[in-house]
Amino acid sequence: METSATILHADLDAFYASVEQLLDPSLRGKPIAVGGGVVLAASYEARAFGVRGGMPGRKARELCPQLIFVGGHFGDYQRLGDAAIKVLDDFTPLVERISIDEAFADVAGCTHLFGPPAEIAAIVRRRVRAELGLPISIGVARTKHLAKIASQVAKPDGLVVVDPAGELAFLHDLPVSLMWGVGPATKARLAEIGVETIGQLAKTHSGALERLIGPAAGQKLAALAWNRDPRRLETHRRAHSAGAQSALGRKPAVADVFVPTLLHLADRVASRLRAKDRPGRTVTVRVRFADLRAVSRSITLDQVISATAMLAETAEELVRGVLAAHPGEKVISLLAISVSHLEESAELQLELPLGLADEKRRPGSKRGLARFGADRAIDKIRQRFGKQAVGYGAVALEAARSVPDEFRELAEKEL
DNA sequence: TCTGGGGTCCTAGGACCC
DNA sequence: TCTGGGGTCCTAGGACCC
Repeated sequence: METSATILHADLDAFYASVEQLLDPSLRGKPIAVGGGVVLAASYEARAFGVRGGMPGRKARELCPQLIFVGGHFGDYQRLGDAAIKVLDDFTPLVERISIDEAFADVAGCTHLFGPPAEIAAIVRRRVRAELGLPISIGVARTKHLAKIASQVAKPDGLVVVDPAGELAFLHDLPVSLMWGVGPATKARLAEIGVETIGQLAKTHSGALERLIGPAAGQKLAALAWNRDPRRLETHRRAHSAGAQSALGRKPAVADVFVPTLLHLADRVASRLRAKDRPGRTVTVRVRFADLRAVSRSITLDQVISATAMLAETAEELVRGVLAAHPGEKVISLLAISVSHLEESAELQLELPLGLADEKRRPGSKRGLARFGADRAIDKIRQRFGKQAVGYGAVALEAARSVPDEFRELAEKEL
């Protein structure tokens, strides 16, 4: 077990909002929200009014009438997020990126070059501010969990170092909601038995805890409350599933609506799977009704798929099954497709067997291979001329109305 | 009068096998 | 006729994270 605090958790503050304030100085010091229908990020000035990410735009405006809605510089989000992570890369190769604006780094192996972890963290913060113009908070501790909590405590624009001798003293006064894995539901359950701080959680009988929130979560939280976090940094994480979804507002639950939408979603998912040679076996769809209740259906196939038409048809059958099981639901508000059980990255030869696999599912038909060829042709055109060069007709128009693809891509994980 | 979009992990029951 | 147990896979749903 390490005895010194060498793990950094670096987290850019109010990232999208900070980028917008960087690009347009007239926005600095003002309450701004990135997004429109939904708040994707709020500046600290806006948060002072109670505006939060994920909040409907209308509610945000009610809370803060002078709120300024901005956004859309997706390329800059990606560029600046990458640049911030690169600063960490200058110190150590042990960097685990969590999202566009957040990463862990273990500096145990480079303190002889750059000084103690706290000093490295201070340099990183100075460089990100000087070179990129962005505020970033950093937590330094002996474990990932504690480093992450420390960075949350450090916000905005701060640095918190947790000395190994003072870990539990630091941890136990904090609210349980700061812990990894405690969301609204768990927080409410813990409150039922009077547990509001991490210290109270640590002293809760393990049996009672496991009965309350389940064995896995109970054991995990108990361990974290005593700062026993066995997780190592994972520098090369790959996704285990790939999906796409689209909110529809309120649309009638008819084929004219769900068929073209599913084709568009299947196209997004399948082209990613093909690009990384990671076809998958399990297809899951989600249908959300007017009252926001969601139902899912999945099927695990004998063969992997990555062909757009095949995925679209499979999803269509699943959605028809959902609607048949809920004949009272006449309105849908969201459709989603996800593919899991992904194959490990395959060799080049996969190209032909993949087409043959399609053919195998539909004996006596040439559609499998023909469609496989069409997918490849579309992939190549997009590679050369951009994603918008070729699409699925009317569906492309419909897609333009929802969240821009550039924003979706910011959230995609490496397949 | 629009509640987004990308993921991970856990649970519980049933099917099936040994 | 009833009595037993363990493991794996699949499916549906829920909670959580960024």
